[in-house]
Amino acid sequence: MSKCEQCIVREFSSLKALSKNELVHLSDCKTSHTIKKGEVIFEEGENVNGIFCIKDGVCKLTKLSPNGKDHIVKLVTKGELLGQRSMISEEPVNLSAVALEDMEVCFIPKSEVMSFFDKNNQFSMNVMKTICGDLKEADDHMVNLAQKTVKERLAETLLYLHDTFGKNEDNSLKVQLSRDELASMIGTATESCIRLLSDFKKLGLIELTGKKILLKDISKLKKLAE
Amino acid sequence: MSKCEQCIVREFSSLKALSKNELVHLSDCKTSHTIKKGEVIFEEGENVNGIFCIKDGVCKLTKLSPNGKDHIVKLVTKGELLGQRSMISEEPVNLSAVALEDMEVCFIPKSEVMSFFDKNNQFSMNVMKTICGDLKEADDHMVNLAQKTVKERLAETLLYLHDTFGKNEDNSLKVQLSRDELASMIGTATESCIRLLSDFKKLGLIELTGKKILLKDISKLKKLAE
DNA sequence: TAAAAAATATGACATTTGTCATATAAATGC
DNA sequence: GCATTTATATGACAAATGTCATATTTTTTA
Repeated sequence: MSKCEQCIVREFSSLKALSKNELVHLSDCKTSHTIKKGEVIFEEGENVNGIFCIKDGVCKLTKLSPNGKDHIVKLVTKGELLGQRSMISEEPVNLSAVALEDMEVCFIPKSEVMSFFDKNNQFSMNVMKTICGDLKEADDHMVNLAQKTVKERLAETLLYLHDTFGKNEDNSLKVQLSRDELASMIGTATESCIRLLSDFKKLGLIELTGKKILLKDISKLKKLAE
Repeated sequence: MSKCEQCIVREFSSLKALSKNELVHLSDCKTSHTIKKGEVIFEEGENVNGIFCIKDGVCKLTKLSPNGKDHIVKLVTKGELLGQRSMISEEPVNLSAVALEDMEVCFIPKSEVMSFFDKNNQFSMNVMKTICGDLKEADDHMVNLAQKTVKERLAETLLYLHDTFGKNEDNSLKVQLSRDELASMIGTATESCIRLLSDFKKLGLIELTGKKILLKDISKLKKLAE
């Protein structure tokens, strides 16, 4: 079993507040998991009795809308924690988590997290700040969905993917979303998303090679996103 | 100066966890304010060094979108606290708060809140749960904005206003929003909002008397909202 | 590797929504 | 109480977006 003391990703999450002792203890409680691309980590409505720490890979958090379509609420990656909100609320998770690529995650049982919570003030403060950050992000996102056009949202989302997850050696976006997923992130029909991508391509803003998307004119995309 | 020990609204917020002693102390630190309809409590980007406790009245939390329009992110009412997120994040507030009716609010300085935070575990847990609840609500809202039509959102919003804030003796919605505000809540143009209200009226779902809105057929509205 | 399935792409068209113009009603200031 | 401003309402039209059909490409599976 791998040791949390030696795990680098903990430095990027609330767990960075844990002491050496706490980390040693954590190593014994946590379980490690490999998750293949497309596999479900947890599903909306499930009781997840703890949190996941993402060691490697990216996943999408989705919510089923009443009309039956999935909406991607957020992407979560290496170093982040999953399931904090529902653990604190003592409710089932309100979102599903699905791997977008092969992942390595560790599961930390609730009892363990709660004991850190009680004893380590810095840890609980970190968790709170993360959730507050998520809330602010959600507010921003909400306003964008309400006030921006689909074209603006697509441009913005492409830039977000570029800035947050970086690019491959060939300069294409590192996180590969299907057109369908991209559409469910910006809140539009798949066909509209495909059409706008074609438009962007014709305008020389991006390049499309199969599933790969390459941003060619970032400053023009920024103008488009307003 | 009014006494927090005798204030009933504290029972409805995280402050319910405070002890008698803490409440006595709070009474000395807090300041009471009367805010007239339309007045600004705080503005996006401002540094608010503490939180507001709403003793009476309702306000809107808005965010300016890049295109210059205000979007109403949330309505907040009697018993709720304002400004918790930004206090914890140690950031300026990301939303503006404007009174929708005459209000009574108390301001509690940050130092005071933080000392409760450190010493009273139940209080900090309450705050966390509130923020987690807000986050879940924001996720739901996001999916609605992304996936539902304007008509569905209007129906849903009318029902929300009805269920959350109740109605007057004449059965009209208690919270009176202008068409403009209603539109900026559901994320559409004012004209579209007005037009749909007219449609709803013609369908016998609602009644319009000046600014007043009266829900006549709640079950049909529910079907419309999906 | 061939066949089947799924994803991407595009056209044609309907529907929804936004914009601008203008009319009417209500609220506000003097 | 009247004039002025602001809010509500509606028509006409344009633009954005969704839906359905279908072709093409890519991926998966047997």
